[in-house]
Amino acid sequence: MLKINIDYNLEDTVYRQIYNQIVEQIASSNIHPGDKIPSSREMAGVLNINFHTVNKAYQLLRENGIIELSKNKRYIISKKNKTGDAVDDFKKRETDIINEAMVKGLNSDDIIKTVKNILNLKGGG
Amino acid sequence: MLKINIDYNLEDTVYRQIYNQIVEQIASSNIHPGDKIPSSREMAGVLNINFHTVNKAYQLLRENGIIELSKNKRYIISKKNKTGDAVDDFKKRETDIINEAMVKGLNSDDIIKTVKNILNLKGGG
DNA sequence: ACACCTGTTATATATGTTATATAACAGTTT
DNA sequence: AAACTGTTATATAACATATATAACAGGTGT
Repeated sequence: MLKINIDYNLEDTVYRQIYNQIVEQIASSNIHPGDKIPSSREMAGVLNINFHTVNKAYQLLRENGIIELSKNKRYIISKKNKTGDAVDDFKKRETDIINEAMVKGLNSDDIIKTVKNILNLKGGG
Repeated sequence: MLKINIDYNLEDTVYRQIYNQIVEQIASSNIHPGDKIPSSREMAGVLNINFHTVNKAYQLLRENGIIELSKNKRYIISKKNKTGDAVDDFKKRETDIINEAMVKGLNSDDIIKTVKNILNLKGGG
């Protein structure tokens, strides 16, 4: 079941943590396209936060095509479909963090290895 | 010379754009370790923004060890030295954006290719 | 010595974001 | 009908962003 951990010590906002962790669980095949996610009120109750905060995470997931409304007013995980926007967005964000990593002393090998390591943990998990 | 473009249409804050673009120019060997960067007031004047906004970008660069104060009170680009924090930080941010890319339909090949592409543009530039 | 530059600190203000707290509404499920 | 869903609307408090001044210590160049 979809388990979210909120850490108020992190710099990330609460709705961003919810967003990233739902994405993570889809990426890890913990939840799958078509699956329902908890209602914003239910999730908020479990996490002991306001349902608007959960709502904001859900709205952002919806804007990015990661979840969608089913006919019975429940959010479900969308099917994957690689859009140009998704590719462009990835490239842009990737460029920024690779730049920073290299400026901090990591080399191409470090970066490739780290990326492959992250991918292997998913593929081989 | 260090050229920064501020785009108020982007979601990124102004000081984050300054931060990322300075990092980008170091990564691209447009500026090098030891080089001075413009004073916050000078940069602010050119960009027509408040010098505190530039200052915030500089403070963040300094906290991350990317620039440092020279003896004559000028910020200069730091030498690269790969710290454990830098590696951990890269891995954490990388994981989040790879997760999202895969959920949006990119596969391992797409990701590796994009990363190699970004690295080649720098190495082969 | 002087004016001028540097980064830093302090205050104040305006605007936007984040998170909470209620309330209400239309539609679905049971 | 009762209980649930997402959505919209208001209000509030705390924080982040960006601007506007002002002042200070220290380095630079004349």
